[in-house]
Amino acid sequence: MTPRRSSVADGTEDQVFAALASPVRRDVLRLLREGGPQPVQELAAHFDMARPSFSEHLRVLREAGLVSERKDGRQRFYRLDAVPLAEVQDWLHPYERFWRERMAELGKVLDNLEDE
Amino acid sequence: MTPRRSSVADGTEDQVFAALASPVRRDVLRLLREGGPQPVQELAAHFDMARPSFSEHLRVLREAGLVSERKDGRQRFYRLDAVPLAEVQDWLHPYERFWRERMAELGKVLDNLEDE
DNA sequence: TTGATAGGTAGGAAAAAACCTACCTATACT
DNA sequence: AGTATAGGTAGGTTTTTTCCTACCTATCAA
Repeated sequence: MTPRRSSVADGTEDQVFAALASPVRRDVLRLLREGGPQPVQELAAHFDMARPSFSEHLRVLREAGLVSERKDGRQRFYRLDAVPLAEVQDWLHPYERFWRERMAELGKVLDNLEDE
Repeated sequence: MTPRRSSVADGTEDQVFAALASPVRRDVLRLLREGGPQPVQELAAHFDMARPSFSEHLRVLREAGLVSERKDGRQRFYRLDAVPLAEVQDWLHPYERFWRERMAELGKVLDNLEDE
């Protein structure tokens, strides 16, 4: 069975793309991907920024459906929710033949240069 | 031969993601993909916006390396430059296994529900 | 119960993005 | 030459985003 896209709490396409526009937020996603679920303090330690500002970034990611939180004692563990990124890949797909064509051309030009 | 990424006039990763954050700009890319190279007026006709505002969107796309222009008489034809989108796909790639795992789980749950 | 820690919300300043009108330049048409 | 068209830049306003300090709530530990 193929699971359906845009299930329960996913953000809109707009929210997902907007969330990815910030390098801080892309970094948070990477940290979660590389380090697994982590409490806020551990994530925040990587950024030179006041805590409430960081909370705001987490909110944007949450509302885009890209992360979710689980309370554990007084900590909140955030984890990656990658499903909305599949939507980005879907968006990307119809462009793929264009960049492939282009890169093939470039490759040919460069190969010819190397022959000389 | 495999062509190298990040060739000559591509924008930075930041510029590409920021360019994609606007629905207007994503729409422009779609129009260029579907309709091929087009003069500004033909593109602009799809948006309810003053011309200079639209020019600004084109500038952002240009500086991200996502479109390029060619002068022809007094018109400027814009065309899609999809290569920076390959960079987005590269960025996306390490997340793929996460969304696949997750969608597989979801699929299983849904299949079980249907059995009842 | 008192104090410390985790992490959020409230409210506001500063910076950036998105939009506008007015204007400029280049090409084309008569 | 004179006028129209395509599309850009200049400069300014409005809106959104990003960041801050101050404060609140919940949990843990003494």
